[in-house]
Amino acid sequence: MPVWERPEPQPRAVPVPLSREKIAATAIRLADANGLDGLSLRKIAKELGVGPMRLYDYVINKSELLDLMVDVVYARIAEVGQRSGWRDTVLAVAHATRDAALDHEWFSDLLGGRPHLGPHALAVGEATAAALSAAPGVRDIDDLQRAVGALNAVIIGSVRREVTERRTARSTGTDEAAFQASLGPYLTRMLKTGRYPTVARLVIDGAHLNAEETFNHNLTTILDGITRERPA
Amino acid sequence: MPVWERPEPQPRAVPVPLSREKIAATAIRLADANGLDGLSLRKIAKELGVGPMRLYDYVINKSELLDLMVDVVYARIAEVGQRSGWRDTVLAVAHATRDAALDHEWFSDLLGGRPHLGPHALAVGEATAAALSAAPGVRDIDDLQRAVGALNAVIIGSVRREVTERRTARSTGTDEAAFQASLGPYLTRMLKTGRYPTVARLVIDGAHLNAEETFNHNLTTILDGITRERPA
DNA sequence: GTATTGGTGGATACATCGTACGGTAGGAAG
DNA sequence: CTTCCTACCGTACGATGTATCCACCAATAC
Repeated sequence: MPVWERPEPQPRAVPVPLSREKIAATAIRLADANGLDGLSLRKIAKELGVGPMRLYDYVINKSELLDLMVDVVYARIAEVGQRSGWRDTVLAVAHATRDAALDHEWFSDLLGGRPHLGPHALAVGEATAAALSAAPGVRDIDDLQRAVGALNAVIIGSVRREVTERRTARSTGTDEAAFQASLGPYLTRMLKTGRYPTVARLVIDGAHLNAEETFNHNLTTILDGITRERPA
Repeated sequence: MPVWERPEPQPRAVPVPLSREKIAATAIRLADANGLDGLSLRKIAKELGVGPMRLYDYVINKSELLDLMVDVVYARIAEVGQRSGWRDTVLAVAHATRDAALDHEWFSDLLGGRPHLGPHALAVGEATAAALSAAPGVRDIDDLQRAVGALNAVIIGSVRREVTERRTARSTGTDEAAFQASLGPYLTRMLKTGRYPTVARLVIDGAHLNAEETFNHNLTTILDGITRERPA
């Protein structure tokens, strides 16, 4: 039953040599261009020069197609392989995840929203878990489980946050003037009520921190937390 | 233009005394029952005994309605108010967010997926930012911005993760037998390939950690990281 | 060689969604 | 009383995911 190992059906004659890989690839391309909302089975089929129902010979559901797409991205993430130290490996996987999410923003919409159990997702999970199990402060399985959970939470949260910020920045226009024109009036008025002084300081005086540095900061913060010994 | 302060339109005669609050309330009730996918403007309208188009007198978009719903939830989160110490305040807000997401699972689908700029969302942001600005190790605005970002990332990631786990647990059935029947075969076979030894140990030997404790663990981990001094 | 049958691929059809649009009724003004 | 304008409301449209049905083709039986 599970998604990633259903047998590849063989087209009788070869009118269009379709495959799950090909379908997933064009779906990813369309999702990159138009977002998840702009993705539809009919558009994918049209892009492939096929009727919409042909896709159901290769894919049970739209959600199964999404699982397929997600695992293709994980395949790219898994390519980073193993580094010398546990920390370098964890950092490499985390950055690969972030890079993938920035290249495929729809990926961040799916991050944490469904269990990632595809073979490549499992490979990524294996790589990070194996690396973390070698970290100091991770003594038994419970420690490892907590460490994996904490790390994944930070990755998911940070990436989602960054992608959302990028989207609003793009929609409002990246320059300051356009921002002030769209969200500015409401937000400015809201902040001038004096009810949100700290938020106001953050918005007005806060420098625009570099996104990658912020991601690194979050990563090192939990990794340091994981590393530090805790009382049993 | 922004969502949360459009004037409340006044129905000419009072055929059905509709209001944005009432619409948001029934939308939340339906989303709690059927999830975000099961939520449609037509169902909301039918629930209110009104034609679908009436809702557009009070709401521009479906996405604006979602913003409204989100801010209603934030109103409940904001109720926790201020505690004695900065850490207690942060923990209270975080737990209130988690509780709200567990009560309204659709909320976690929207967490981090769009900017939360409603008045109550801003109030929550103000509360946490003000508390964090009093934390040791947070010296200037950049520190505060980093701290807020890291904390929010952990909250978003942890909550999303927990809700997703709860959903799959519910869909596969909560007991071990049903789990083995649905995901078990595939996952067991996958893990027996030997390609994912660490993940296998986690799944097989790993105890089911208490969800709230895990959340607390993640929180204390970043809070400790934020608190600890870093080299300038 | 012909008829039949089984299976497969594609097109049509359906329920549902968000939302645009045009008619209509009812109150205000002359 | 008539006329106009505004504000409400139902209908309609395009798009979606997916079930169903139909026609065609290949292989087999006679």
